[in-house]
This record gives sequence, structure tokens and C-alpha cells, in this order.
Amino acid sequence: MTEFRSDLMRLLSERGYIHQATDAKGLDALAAKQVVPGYIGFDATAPSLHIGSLVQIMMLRRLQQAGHKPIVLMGGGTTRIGDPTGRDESRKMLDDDTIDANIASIRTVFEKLLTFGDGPTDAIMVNNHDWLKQLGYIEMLQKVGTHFTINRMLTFDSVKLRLEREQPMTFLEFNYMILQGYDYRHLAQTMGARLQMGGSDQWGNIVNGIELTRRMDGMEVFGLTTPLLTTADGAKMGKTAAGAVWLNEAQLPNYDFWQYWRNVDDRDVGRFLRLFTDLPLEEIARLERLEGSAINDAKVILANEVTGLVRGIAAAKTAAETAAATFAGGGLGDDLPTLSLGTEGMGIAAICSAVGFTQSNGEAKRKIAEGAVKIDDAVIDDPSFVLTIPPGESRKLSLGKKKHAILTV
RNA sequence: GGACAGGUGGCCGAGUGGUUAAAGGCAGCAGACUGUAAAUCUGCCCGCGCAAGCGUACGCUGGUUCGAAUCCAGCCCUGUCCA
Repeated sequence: MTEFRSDLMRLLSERGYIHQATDAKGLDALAAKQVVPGYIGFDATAPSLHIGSLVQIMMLRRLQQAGHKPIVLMGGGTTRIGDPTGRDESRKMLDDDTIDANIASIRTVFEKLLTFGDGPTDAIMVNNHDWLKQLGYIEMLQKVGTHFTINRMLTFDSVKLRLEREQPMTFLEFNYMILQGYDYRHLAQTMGARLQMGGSDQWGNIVNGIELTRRMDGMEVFGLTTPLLTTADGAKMGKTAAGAVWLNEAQLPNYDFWQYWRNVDDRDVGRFLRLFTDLPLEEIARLERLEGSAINDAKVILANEVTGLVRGIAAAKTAAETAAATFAGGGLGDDLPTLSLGTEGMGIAAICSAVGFTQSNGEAKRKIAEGAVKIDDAVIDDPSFVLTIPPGESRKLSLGKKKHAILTV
């Protein structure tokens, strides 16, 4: 499978992005002879994407690296409906202003990873609301609806699962796949898109778009999916204690983002390096071979590289230094969350909650009873302890081994 | 519109008048062991309170009762079958 002729397919396959492809040979041939505009759709339900989408974003980056044109499709229109894929429940609907604000916020991350502009291989961002909103209902039924059969739609996992679980699926959601298919056809027509990529859960939707484009326009377009990214212990990627690992700094501080990568499972290191960094494959192979505690060096590199790409080199550097000081030096780093106590001091439980380590004072007290709370590495076992800090000094608060914060007056 | 089944804590799921802040599981957090890993063992896991205790909570509203997640009535929502 590795005898691809095009840079694109070689790059994608050796770095582990390809799960399924509709016509790998055909796509390879196309990519070898012309610039291929390819797109991936993203959802605009939140002001930030999380790292579950990072494979997709990186794939667009690879596309550009291989000399092709990435199109970022924001689902401003389809977000108004809600993708039923993988969902048990209907999604709440968002109003237009929220969706537009979300798209603007999400764009900032893409700008770090892709080069936008007007050139032939520059990335562009489009919003499917722009064309879907113009599509009248009757028109949609006539133009698009005739190419879909209920028989086939019912066999899609997204639909089948709901039915099997006896959970509701509204007609609105049922339409999602039609509109998503239409996106492909529209992009193929207006922008010459020839490739749609996505997570493996999008396979059905992608195939629909390909079919639709062929039926309506007789045009051949391609599809490619990435393997579903789970961590080595089987969990879906991107969820941690605090929730999702967001790409935008406003949703997740740089230090926490860096820490996520620093703490990945040993078994994930090589795979993640290939997918999420630009490091050469030989270098990755070397890092991957590290054993025992030496693999930690590879994790630090992973954290630095990914944070550098997504958040910027400076952010990665600061986070790395903070981590080094905090974990190795017993000192403090600039990047830790900081809390000012005021001259009166503050109860230890309230401090834990204020910096966000615990959800409530009660939880903080339980953690204190468990011996998890430390000030400057000394265990605090008195839940009523009030900390006052002399002017000009600071203390390190720790909850467990990983959560640290700086306390000042 | 009709018949039946159902709506419980982040999720799954027990519970059919008091001993139920609600079994069990998952997820999560912490401790031990380690390498800021995995696996394992232990503890915790609604809020406030030092505590006794208080406040909230089992779809919604009202009722019966000393006492309701549990009984009654109405409503809302979901599924299955029928029209």
C-alpha cells in the first residue's frame, strides 16, 4: 500500500492518517498531477474545537504541505440542525450570533496551522450556512432529496443506532446527512473540491456526498477517513478530568494543554508524534524506541511540538519551563495558575476551590483529609487552616501530584 | 386519537410508603506503588457546616399520609404497537 506516487498519499499513509479511502489509486493519480482542493467539515457548536478534531486539522495541514489546497468547511448551517452521528440525544439548537462567534473563535486556531490566502494552495474557510440558507425546502427536496432513498438512509449507523436503542431521532436530524452530502457537491461545483476527509465516523456522510456529486453532476470526487482516535486504554481522545481538551487558549490554559500531551499513555507516543507533529519520521522512530522512564523525554518533545503548533512556540516554552521547575526543581513556574489571597489570608479549602482544583469546599475538605493538599510540599491536614502570606512572598499550593498553583498576597 | 411500557445522581441502572442522600457498575478525584505512564490495591465521589445538623434532589404541578422516588390526580416528554 505504500507505493503511492503522490506526495500527498505517501505523507498521509506513512504518518497513519488513512483508515478508509474510496479510491486510493484514483486519488493518488489525481494528486500526482494536479493541485487537489480537499476539505473537512467542522462543527460550530462551541467556541473552540477540541483535540478530537486535531487529527482532521493536521490532515489539512498535511494536504497543504503536500502542495494542495485545504478548504475548512465550517458547519454554520448544519450546526443549526445537529449531527446525529454518535449522539444519543438530540442536540440543542444554537442561535445565529453564537454560531458566528464560535466560527470566528475557531478560526484563530486554523490560522496557526494553515496558511490562508488567495494563492492556489492557500487555505480558505467557508461556511455552509452561506449556501444552505438559500436552498428552499421544495428545491432541496427536488434537487437533493430525489437522490437519497429512505431504505439506504435507514442503514446508516447514525440512524440505526438511535432506532435500535429506541431513542428519538427527529426528522430535522434525519436531514443532516442530506445537507452534508450537498455540501460536497456544492464545494465540488464552486471550488473544484475533489477530496473530502474526515473521521471514520463520517464515512457514511462522505460517501453520500460522493454519490450525490456523481449523480447530479457526473463528477468523480474522493473520500478519505482517519482511524478513530482512541487512547491506548480505549477512551475517546480529548477527554480529561476537567472535560475536553480545547484547542483555544480561552477554553484551556497553555500549561494544561501542554500537560495533556506530557501525560499521554506510553503506547500512544509514537502514533501521536506522527499525527500531531512535523518531526521527521526517523526522529520519531528513535523517540518511539525509548523505554522505561526514558520515554518521558519523548513525551516532553511531543508536548513541546504540539503546543508549539497549536498555541505558539512561546507558549510551549513557558509551559515546558513551568513543568520542569514544578516537577523536577520543586520550584515554581510562570505558567501555573495564580491566586491572590489578600492580606487577611484565606481558608485552605476555599483556596482549593478558588483555583479550581476542587468543585466545592466539601470536596476540598475531603481531599485535605486524604492528605492530598500541600503548601510548599508540606501536607496540610487541618481543614480549618487559614493561610496568610507575608507581603512579597508566595507559596506553592499542590493538590495531588499534578495540580499546582501559586499563591500570593 | 387509543393500548401498553417508561422518565432516578455526569452516564448506565436498582429501588414500589419510613432503616433512602437513594444498591451496584462506569467515568472522575485522591492515597499507595511508579516514570507527571499503564496495571493493581485502598479511600472518596450533591451543597453548606469543625461538628451535631441543615438545605436541596428521583420529568412537572398539586394531593393523600405523622412520613412519598415509592400511593392518587392532572400535565409534559420518550418508546412500542394500533388507528
